[in-house]
Amino acid sequence: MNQADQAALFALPLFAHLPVAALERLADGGFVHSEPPEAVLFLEGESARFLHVILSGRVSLFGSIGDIAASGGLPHREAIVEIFSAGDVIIAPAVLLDLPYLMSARVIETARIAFLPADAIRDLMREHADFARQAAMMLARHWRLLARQLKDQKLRSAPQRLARYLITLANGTQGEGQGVDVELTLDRRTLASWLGMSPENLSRSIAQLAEVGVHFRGRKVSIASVARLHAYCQEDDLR
Amino acid sequence: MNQADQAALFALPLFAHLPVAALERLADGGFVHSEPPEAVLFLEGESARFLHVILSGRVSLFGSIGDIAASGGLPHREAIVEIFSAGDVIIAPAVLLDLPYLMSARVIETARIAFLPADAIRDLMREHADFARQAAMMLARHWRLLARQLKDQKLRSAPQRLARYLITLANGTQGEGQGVDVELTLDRRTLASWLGMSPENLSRSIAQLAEVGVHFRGRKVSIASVARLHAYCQEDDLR
DNA sequence: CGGTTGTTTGAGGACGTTCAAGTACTGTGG
DNA sequence: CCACAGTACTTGAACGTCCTCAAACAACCG
Repeated sequence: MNQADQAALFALPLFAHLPVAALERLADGGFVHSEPPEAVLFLEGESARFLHVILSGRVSLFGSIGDIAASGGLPHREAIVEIFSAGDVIIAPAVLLDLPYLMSARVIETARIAFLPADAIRDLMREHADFARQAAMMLARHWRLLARQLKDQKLRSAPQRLARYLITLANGTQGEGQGVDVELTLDRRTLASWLGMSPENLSRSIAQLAEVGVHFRGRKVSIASVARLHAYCQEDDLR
Repeated sequence: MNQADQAALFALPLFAHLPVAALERLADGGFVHSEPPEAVLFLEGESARFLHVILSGRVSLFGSIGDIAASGGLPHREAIVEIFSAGDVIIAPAVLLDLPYLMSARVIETARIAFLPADAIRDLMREHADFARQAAMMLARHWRLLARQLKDQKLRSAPQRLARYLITLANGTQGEGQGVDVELTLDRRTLASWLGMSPENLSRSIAQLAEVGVHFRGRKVSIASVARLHAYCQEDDLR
């Protein structure tokens, strides 16, 4: 593990307050690897051998149904459950609980990833209170990500879910009450899967949002009024 | 807070290893209250003033859309996201992060609930390493609950989701490879909402499952073969 | 330029919801 | 014990949403 990678890794809140000795041990046990798009980090059902930390790039977490490997039979389908990027840790729960992964992970944008041995992480939990605290905070944040998504999934329509996604994008921008321009960072297939709809239906949802003043030109999206979007999807405005 | 309540509360893994002094302080600051069905513990958007611990009974976590209070306008809808019962802690994330609730909570079966002040809990996180560890483990388990549900929601049909629910019920029973009888502990409305479908559609899903050897008589369900259910919903068998 | 891939559009169908009516189950008071 | 009301659940029909399949475009790359 080189200097730059170590520095990036240990600057994360999760590791920031650990004593140097612990960090060195972690760096020795782990390694960093660059992974191209489509690379699969692990498949659901596998046991969690590493904690994966994304130093750059993006990784999708997806569930699948049917036969994962080719072969014949059932019509393999998959759905993206979450997308993580630089600074995020992928599926700490499986590592902490020492249980098999519930989902698979695939790189969607060339990623530099730190592989930290699972047992070293569990040791850290035991030995360093601050690590445990940071882990709890991180898990709490991740829980909220899923909770919000589940709520959307259960009670909002496809165009409304798209609108919600745009709102979160717009929140990142310097918000003025009125119009905002944002840029999609995902291709449509991926976005559709994440939002829980087919690519075709995403297209139609995009068309639909023209009615509330949202216009797509390639990856650029111009939102006439974020407030209007809020109203459209009955947004509760909770971060 | 009486003796019995304290004993039950502090027997939970989350509190089990705390020093007596800390427990006493917690007991002093908090209180226990019995809540009837339909009682609302909190609404989404409110700030998290207490950590709620269920000593008995059951509580549903639900998201809502439209106008919560009556008034006119949009057609208020809600969906149950998770159901917690004795021994569970409700929405630790909002408490730990000191952020508003993303969802509301409502008692579905008369519940005895401990209200522990949020700031006392955050103090515990800071001061007691073991509490932080246990909290992290609990959050990890809760994350997996939501992750599994989200996956189901995105890629399984209504009858398949019902089948998955029956499988988890059957897991609780002494499993033999073959037939199992389980008992529903929820009324259909509630179950339907949790599974993300209308009550009518739950009825039809129930009818559908007869084809794979599942028969409902009131709250009793007889499952001819759990293996058959697994195959039906393309279950991956991950706990 | 042709091939490849990604996105859009259209038609048809499956799944799920809604609304309305019917049936079963519960408890209550006569 | 039965009639009754009230509730919960089921059933049916119509509708809407979303998916699938197929084809048409568009954009990109050799």
